Amino acid sequence: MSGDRKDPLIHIYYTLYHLYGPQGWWPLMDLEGGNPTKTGSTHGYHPLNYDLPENPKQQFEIILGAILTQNTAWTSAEKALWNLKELDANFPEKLLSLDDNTLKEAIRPAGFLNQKSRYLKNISRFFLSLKDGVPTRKELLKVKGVGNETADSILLYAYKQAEFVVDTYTKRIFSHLEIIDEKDNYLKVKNLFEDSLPREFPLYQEYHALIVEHAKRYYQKRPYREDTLLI
DNA sequence: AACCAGGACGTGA
DNA sequence: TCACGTCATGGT
Repeated sequence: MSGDRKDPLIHIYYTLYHLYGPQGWWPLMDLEGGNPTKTGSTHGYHPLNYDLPENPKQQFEIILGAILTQNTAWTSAEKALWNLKELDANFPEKLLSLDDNTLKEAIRPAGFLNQKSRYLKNISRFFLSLKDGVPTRKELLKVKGVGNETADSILLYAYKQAEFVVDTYTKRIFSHLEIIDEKDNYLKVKNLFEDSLPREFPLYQEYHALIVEHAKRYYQKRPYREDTLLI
């Protein structure tokens, strides 16, 4: 890898991958034999299988999870997902048929139930309108409840599009490493990664998941350790 | 007992 | 464009 010295983003990727291995995102409820070493959920991961999701139902589950986990621990979002599954509302027609109160109670563990219940119905209608097509980023952003990160998460993990996902962990780690500035906006950071990395969706999937794993281990509480990774 | 979680939206500079 | 308040619950 001649680019390692030159490009810290690629080098950090290999460092994280060597540390934690393939992550198997996005977790899916119905998969057997998850990886219990994960800091978050204890199941649903599928390391080295980049064929998932394989059907619209799994795609839709990822989309629901992307909304539910907004500013919320994945373990909480997952409880909401299981509740929806118990209601057989893990597909868009049924979810849209739920009355608002039922939906809100189901997703209560994930918090922000008033707005997220609306967001889930919005994205459900959008999903149904798609038929078999892949949505554009711009289309996704028009759905109320889908911002930059959620749009990229949906494209990257539900539709296998090479869109780099930037979250608070990404900003926290890479500003701490002084590779970006804390004040850099979403698109600036996203473009930095995309300009530095090959546009390959498995790489983007792993990189974002590795960032989350690393941040959960070392970037939760301040002060962050100075010797936690590096470079 | 503050603080944080795999953010987004509305508002007013 | 950008900073700020708001939204809710659960874990540490």
